[in-house]
Amino acid sequence: MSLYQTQKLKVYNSLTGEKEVFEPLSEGHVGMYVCGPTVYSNVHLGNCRTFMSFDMIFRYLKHLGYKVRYVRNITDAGHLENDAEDGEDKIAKKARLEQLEPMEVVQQYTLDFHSILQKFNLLPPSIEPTATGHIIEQIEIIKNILEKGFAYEINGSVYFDVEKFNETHEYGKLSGRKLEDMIANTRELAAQDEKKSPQDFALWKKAEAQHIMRWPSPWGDGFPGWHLECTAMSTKYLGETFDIHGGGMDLKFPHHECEIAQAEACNGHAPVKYWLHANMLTLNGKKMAKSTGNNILPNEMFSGENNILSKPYTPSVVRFFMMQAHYTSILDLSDEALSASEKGFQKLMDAIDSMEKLTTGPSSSFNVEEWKQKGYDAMNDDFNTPMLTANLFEAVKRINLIKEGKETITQKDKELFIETMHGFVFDILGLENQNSAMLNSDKLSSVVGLLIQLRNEARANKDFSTSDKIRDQLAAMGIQLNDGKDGTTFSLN
RNA sequence: GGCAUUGUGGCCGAGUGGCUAGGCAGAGCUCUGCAAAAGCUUGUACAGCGGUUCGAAUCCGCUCGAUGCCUCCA
Repeated sequence: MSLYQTQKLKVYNSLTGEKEVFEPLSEGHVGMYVCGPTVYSNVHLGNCRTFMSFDMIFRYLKHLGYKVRYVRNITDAGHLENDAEDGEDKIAKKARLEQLEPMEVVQQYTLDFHSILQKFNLLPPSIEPTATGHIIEQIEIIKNILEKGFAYEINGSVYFDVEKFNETHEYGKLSGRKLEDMIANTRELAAQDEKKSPQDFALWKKAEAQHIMRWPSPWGDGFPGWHLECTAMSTKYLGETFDIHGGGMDLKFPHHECEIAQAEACNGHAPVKYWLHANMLTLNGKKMAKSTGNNILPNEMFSGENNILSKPYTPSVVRFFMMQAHYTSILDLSDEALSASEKGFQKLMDAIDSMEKLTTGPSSSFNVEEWKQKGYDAMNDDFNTPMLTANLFEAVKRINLIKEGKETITQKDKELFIETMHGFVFDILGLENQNSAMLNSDKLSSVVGLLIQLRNEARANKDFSTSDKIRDQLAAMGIQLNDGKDGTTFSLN
């Protein structure tokens, strides 16, 4: 029996604006598509938060026993600077500016993307398709939409006819917009455009002579529009209808709205059952923007080479910090908030490290099963990781009380306690214990053990200058001695 | 200007009609040779103004602020 049969998950569906019981289309299987990055620059911290949120969701679904097919694309073509006639492809622009082949740009930033996500301990998706690898599929979809009459060709480009679509479908239902309002708002702009209406969006763009990224199509040489790739790849790997579509809040409109329109125009029915949107990350209360300098790259955080934070933070601390907020809330990153998380994270890891050594007794003074279910309840409530975290600190308190002899635990409960704690912290939240490798090193622990022994001998002889020297110099090296009831242990800072 | 989200104690951040979220920081105590660590105790917070209600941080309205989208952005 799988966990998902007993743990009832609810998710907040952006499409309906409500928390709904999660029921996959096919029992035991979940198809999830998440919009990946456009690889034209280094991945920034805000991007990482989104992917980390969906990594946590992926991990939890797997933990529940679902067989998950997680598709996250790489946009390596088609993402235009704007939708106007002279709109330039982001990759192509970067390639032109840096005098590189477009695929060199793609390769460079794809590698950067993977390397950063790996540091944050994100699991790789099941499939990571690229837009350029699915040009044929995209062309097929355009043909299909043209046949159905929801698109028109002009000068070698093909545009989606939003007004036509809206006659029989509802354009704007995801973002809560009404087409009439949008038209009313843009009427005065009167763009000089080959599009029939400013709301229309490109399915295929004609490549001008100087354009370096180009593919042949029934409408001449060109390249696909941005929204199309996600429809093509999600349909190919997950089917015409799948369970979860995720992405950043900022993609809700127009990108996801257009995806819905394309898929409905093509297949006549909605593509996605649950739309999940991760919220933005701000920096010192303000939007992250390269233009204002209010921006930080992950590697700059890890190395400490930046003007924003007082010191370096490890990927796991940053991940813990992000997991302390709900994925649908705006999260503000600041030095003060991060260093608070760092201390909390350390406390959590120290407690976990000490669990194996807990002494057991004939009875448990608290209900481990109950505590465990509280953790699941939190996760089942739309992946409420902050509540799960609060519950983890409840465990930390119990662990420390057991160490002090003020609480007791049976051997059986201890095993359950450790297993559950590891499941929540490492499997679901995806945190990594940077101490454990060091702590588990026999050499280090025996060396420190020797020093602890020498210190205790000095203390017994009231030679406090020696004992304090050992303690303080170890502390200076980042090894902290903890005098407890049953002797001295150590932890790493 | 339009649409959406949002405004919680010193900081971060859950909750969402009545019952302590949690972390960090601060104060007191216990333990300790002194510390540290750990434990215990401690915070009368919910932007403002009205309304609904026996009761609202939680629902409704208005005002103010923030964020996202409306051209590209996770």
